[in-house]
Amino acid sequence: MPNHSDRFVKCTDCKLRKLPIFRPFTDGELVYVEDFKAQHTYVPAGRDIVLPGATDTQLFTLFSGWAFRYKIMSDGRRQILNFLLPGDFIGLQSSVFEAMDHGVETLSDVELCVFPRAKLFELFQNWPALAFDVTWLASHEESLVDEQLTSVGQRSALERVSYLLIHLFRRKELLRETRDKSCDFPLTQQHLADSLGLSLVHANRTIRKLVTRKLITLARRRLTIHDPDELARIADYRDTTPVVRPII
Amino acid sequence: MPNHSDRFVKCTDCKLRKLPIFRPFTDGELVYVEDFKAQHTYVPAGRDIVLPGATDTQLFTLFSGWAFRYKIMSDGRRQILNFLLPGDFIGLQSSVFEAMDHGVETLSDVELCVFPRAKLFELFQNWPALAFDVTWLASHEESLVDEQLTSVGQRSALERVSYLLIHLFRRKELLRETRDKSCDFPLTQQHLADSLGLSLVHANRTIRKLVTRKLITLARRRLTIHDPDELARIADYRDTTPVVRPII
DNA sequence: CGTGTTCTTGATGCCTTTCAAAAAGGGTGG
DNA sequence: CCACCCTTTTTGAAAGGCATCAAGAACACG
Repeated sequence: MPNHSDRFVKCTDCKLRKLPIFRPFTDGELVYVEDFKAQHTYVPAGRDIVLPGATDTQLFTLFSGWAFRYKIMSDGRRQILNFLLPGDFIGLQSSVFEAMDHGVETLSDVELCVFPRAKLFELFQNWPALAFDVTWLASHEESLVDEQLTSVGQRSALERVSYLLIHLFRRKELLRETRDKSCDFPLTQQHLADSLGLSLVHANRTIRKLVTRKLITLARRRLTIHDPDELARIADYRDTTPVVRPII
Repeated sequence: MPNHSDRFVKCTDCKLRKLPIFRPFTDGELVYVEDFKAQHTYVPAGRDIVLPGATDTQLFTLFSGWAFRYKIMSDGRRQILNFLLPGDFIGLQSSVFEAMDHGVETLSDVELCVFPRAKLFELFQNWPALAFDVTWLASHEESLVDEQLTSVGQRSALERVSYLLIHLFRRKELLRETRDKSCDFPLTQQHLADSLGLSLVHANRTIRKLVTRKLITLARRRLTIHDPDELARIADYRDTTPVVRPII
């Protein structure tokens, strides 16, 4: 749960927004979003930000760190729906359903911008451009799930793992959170397995295969991609021209 | 492609909106949406409404019939992302990406309400409640894909087929498009297979198993569910209280 | 009634899961 | 700094679910 003792980061000072992937906001928009933002909190790794079935949850923008959305079946099987990185918006579905039908858990220590859900409609009334951004984010997140569904439905284990790794790495690149060919990578193999619809054992064997082929290194919470082209080829991953995106 | 010769259906006369699952619109909203609506067109079964990679596509509300969203991999593998039924909104992702990263194809003859994409932002400016509805629809569609991803990632073939059939049937019920325990069902087994991430042969064997157990009948474009409870039990399908939803 | 599509079924093989257990890594307290 | 414990990774062996190949049957349509 949010820790209220952290210091507030003003949107006007936000370093994330300075990245070229995020669309520049007007001064008016910045001031409004800053007012919309109720808190800036810290949550340690391995905590639920949103519990499945929770009602009346708040809205968040992930400011730093990793998290993931997931669903749990009644017998305990878990499907990780997608991974969240800085700039991603969290909790929209709580505005659609009374109870969240999925959970959100942190993978690393994270910082969150917290917004009161009750004021979301006010944003729609006063700032149509921001409202459009919210829709954009919802639609974009859906397209990520579309991709993941295609992966799990159509790709082999080797293709799936390759796809996920290159995909996450490219996202980290856009955030300038890679060094050389490597980046921080807090997922365990269980997370990979639950995301890819594979057993833990087979996920491990598949990763091992990529390591043996010298395409990647994966150890001590760090992913290195030695041959991104070959990985992309295996995965049928198409590099798309990065789209300038909004951030709330 | 749209056939312009059909007669326009006014939103104020729309019979879909009379269903209790759709939220009632104010007179002002109705008039505005009717103005937003450029055409009412008919498209026969088996046609692409939106081609993958298309730019500058229009927006649609499916007024009658069945359609589906899909992705194609470079070697031809197809993943069906979700099925579209009356009231579903089509084409939002074209507002997010310059080129559509998925296609939309009709399964039956359909009627479409056509909206010019260029006027979407105007809607956001003038009608925040409708803008919120658009976001709602995007978010809701994502939750459907979430469910499908969970199915493909975690459920066995028997569970997946059961889940999809009961899910589609429940949606048809809300639209009052079922009679007794059966409804129109234009999907071929290839569609089911491509949606579920199964081979055609295995999809067939699995369906056969459900038929043999007398849980369903599936023939001549018609699905009958004889034992919805048992089907839901197999699928770990939880009946949710239907949410009142918007329709643009 | 002919032809193309869709559905069925059999046979075979392998990709992936499951079961089991050891090895390696990380964190904590003495 | 090391012993200890829990988590995570790795590997082996065996079983099984699902894919692939192939071909006949049923169905839909003009």
